[in-house]
Amino acid sequence: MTTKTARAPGRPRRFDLDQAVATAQSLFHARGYDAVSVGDITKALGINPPSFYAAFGSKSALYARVLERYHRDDAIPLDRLLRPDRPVAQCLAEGLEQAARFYAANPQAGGCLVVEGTRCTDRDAREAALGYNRVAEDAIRAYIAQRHPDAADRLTDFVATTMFGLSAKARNGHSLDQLLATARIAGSAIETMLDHDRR
Amino acid sequence: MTTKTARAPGRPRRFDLDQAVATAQSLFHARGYDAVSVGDITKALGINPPSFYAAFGSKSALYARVLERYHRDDAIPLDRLLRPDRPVAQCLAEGLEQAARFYAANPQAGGCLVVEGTRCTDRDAREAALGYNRVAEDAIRAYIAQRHPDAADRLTDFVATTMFGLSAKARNGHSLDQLLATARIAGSAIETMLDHDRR
DNA sequence: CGATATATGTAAGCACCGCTACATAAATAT
DNA sequence: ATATTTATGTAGCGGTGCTTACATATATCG
Repeated sequence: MTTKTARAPGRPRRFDLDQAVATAQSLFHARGYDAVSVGDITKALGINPPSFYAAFGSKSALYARVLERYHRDDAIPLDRLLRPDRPVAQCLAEGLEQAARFYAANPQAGGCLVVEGTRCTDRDAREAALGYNRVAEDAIRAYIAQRHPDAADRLTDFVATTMFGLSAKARNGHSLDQLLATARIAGSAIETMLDHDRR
Repeated sequence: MTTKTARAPGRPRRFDLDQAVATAQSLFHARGYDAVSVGDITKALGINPPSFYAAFGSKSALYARVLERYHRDDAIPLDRLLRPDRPVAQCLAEGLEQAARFYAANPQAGGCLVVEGTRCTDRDAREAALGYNRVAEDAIRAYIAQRHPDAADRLTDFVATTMFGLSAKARNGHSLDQLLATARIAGSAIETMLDHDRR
């Protein structure tokens, strides 16, 4: 009757996969991809290298799973922030403030996992992070373009650049108050810019 | 008559010190501190490791000399940009535009050497870069405080955060036009902010 | 039971990292 | 010439990086 076997054959894994990804996520978020070695991860999980490679394949493959999990569970919910029923400038400004809160939320984490990932040394990991970053920026651009098509490109660049700056400064020790103040100044620039053709 | 000997005793060095620092600077600027190995540098200079260590002591010590050279010859001349005879907002905005031009000037270099250096893995190198960054931010803060003391802190944070974002985006492929447009939006925010108490 | 499948632990491979010991070459000083 | 000083070239050290070969343990399937 049970088409899906209760348990697959073979020796059972001694650690939880999802929890391992979560642990790796916190490590990568705190120190960055380059600074976390496979040895750091296996030590944190209490496993040996073969178990790691049997489960994930490679360091960058695990990182891809971490990015996926981060995007799914922990990233800023752009789709909820960028609301069609509110002024574009207001939503973008609020998005920047949310980013500030977010980057400062976990003191031992450094900025945005995706943003920071785009600057690592490993090519595969970097391009994986760049992919998620591109998706986010495309969403912002499409949102702006619906009502301010002429401003979409340069406003998206401004927002993205500000987020990169916020993430970097969060990592370099800026406090929540400092990040929030910066986000608000940037937000005021957006409002000013879109004030000319308010809609 | 010649108190200074024409040449010091000992076997002459087969490479030029300053030129070696310049070569290392371009490597570090293009790839970042972590991604450039001592082997990369010795290969680029056509020398062997012992010559490198006899001349510079260590990788991070060479990096300190590179930062010094960058600060002296190639960095943005803050002291000339932040003029007492012009509006503060205008000078800061122009400074951001100069940063944009600067970061996109060398296509194969990535952003600001100092800014990017503050994010590297090596502790000595990172703190050396942080030192130069702090000097620059202190100069900006002091300049603003002369005429807008209440805005100095948060405006400095905003400018610095924007510069970090510009540097990161330059490294991730933004064009000069994109960086300039972003810098101008940020500049407009500064003007708006200081417009309330123009002096 | 035996066959099969999966995960594990031990141990190591291989490349590269920053760095250095050591003998030698090439200049000046006396 | 000899002593002294400095730089060089060869070769390698100890460490760490990511990754894997191999035998073994532990589960389900027939």
